[in-house]
Amino acid sequence: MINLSNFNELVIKLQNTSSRIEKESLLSQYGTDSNKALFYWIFNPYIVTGISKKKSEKYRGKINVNKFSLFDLFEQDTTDYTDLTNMFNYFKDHNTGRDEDLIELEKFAQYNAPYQELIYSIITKDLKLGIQSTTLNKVYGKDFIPTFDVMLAYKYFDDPDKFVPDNTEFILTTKLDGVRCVLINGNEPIFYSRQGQIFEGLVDLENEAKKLPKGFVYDGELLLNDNNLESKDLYRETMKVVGADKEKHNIIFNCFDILTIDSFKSGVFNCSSKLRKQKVHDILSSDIFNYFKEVEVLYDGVNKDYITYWLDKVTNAGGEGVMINIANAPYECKRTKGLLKVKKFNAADVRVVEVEFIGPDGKIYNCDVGSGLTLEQREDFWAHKDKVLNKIIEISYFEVSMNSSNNSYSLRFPVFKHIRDDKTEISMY
DNA sequence: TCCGTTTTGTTGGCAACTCAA
DNA sequence: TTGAGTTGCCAACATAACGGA
Repeated sequence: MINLSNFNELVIKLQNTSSRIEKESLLSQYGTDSNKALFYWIFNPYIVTGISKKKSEKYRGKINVNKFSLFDLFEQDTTDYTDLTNMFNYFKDHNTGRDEDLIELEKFAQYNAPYQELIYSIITKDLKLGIQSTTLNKVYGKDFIPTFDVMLAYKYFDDPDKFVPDNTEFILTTKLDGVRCVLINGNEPIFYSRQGQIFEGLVDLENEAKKLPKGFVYDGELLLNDNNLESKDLYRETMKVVGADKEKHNIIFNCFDILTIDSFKSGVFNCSSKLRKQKVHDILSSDIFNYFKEVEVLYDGVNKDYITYWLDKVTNAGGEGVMINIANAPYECKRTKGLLKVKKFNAADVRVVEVEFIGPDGKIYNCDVGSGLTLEQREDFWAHKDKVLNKIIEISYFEVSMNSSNNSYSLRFPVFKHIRDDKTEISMY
């Protein structure tokens, strides 16, 4: 039986300290089966409820659950709403956010007074404790909350000399703007997203994976096989096909890394990226593959001039940028200095109305900008809106995007840089 | 004190889903 | 039947702060 009172006590203590060490100590101290069951439910990314902030407010406190229990008699509803195990079981099978599910949630909340607030944050999974699965797994064991970790890159331009010191051998490849995909080729090939969601229906790739050596994890990028589309359209079309719940055809798996299944599960593969790239080449240079392609090496050496050279060349050809693999670095299932991304960002001077900018068709569009602000700026701008309203600000953005449902333009990854007191007109670079 | 790690915040686009017109 | 609204997941851009080195 779940003990909400004890869990609530722990929640309050966790929220009242910012010390990581103290949080870990509290987790050990309160590590009952009941508390662990609640943590498992809240932090397991594979458990979804279909209920988030907006929907959770729809019936909250607006119905009398006692009235419902009368109706429920006709259906012989003997659910014990004070037992949260029943709530977990209910939402396992009813996770699409229908009105009747919201009413069911309200029953669990009301029957568990005074912990309505807690019940709602458990279901919407937005309990802010200053801990996440990393901390929980540190305390309760590394497999407590299932996670799926792939190698991620740092940004080269954040500190070029630190990331790539002189005389360091590195390998350059193009950075593809598609959908990250990890193939675990055990007895059956299974394709995973970056978050560990399974991609179903990649039929061509599933068939061809049978020709690949088993026992390996193949890391790559899915991209639609279409030479006519420019980069950002190719990205959008790929997202459409990969995201749809049906058979997917004409998708290429662009492979850039390989490691053993065991090492992927343990989190590190102690084999240099140079050898791994060689292994990918050995397997995929054969012409028996139509849907698996090797991401080709552009440069391998120590001359850093080639980084900007290839960045310009790839970008001018419509590509997203380049990736740097430090040649002797292992594969690590986390963000690592052994892998760096190099890409260009654009700049625009925009007016704060909201934020308006000039689209490719010469018309003016709006987009929101919420990243790049410090806490101080957030408070300052909120308190003194005249400091930003109708002013021109410089933002950086990756590319102009287009929403196919209403043919309007927006900006991908808009980030606030600073206010431009010297300008009164908007412009794009 | 520096910096690596962890946590929490923000953006746009699309598909799937629910509900009301 | 259609369109509006919500959620989850894809792509990522960030800041704040703890605590070990």
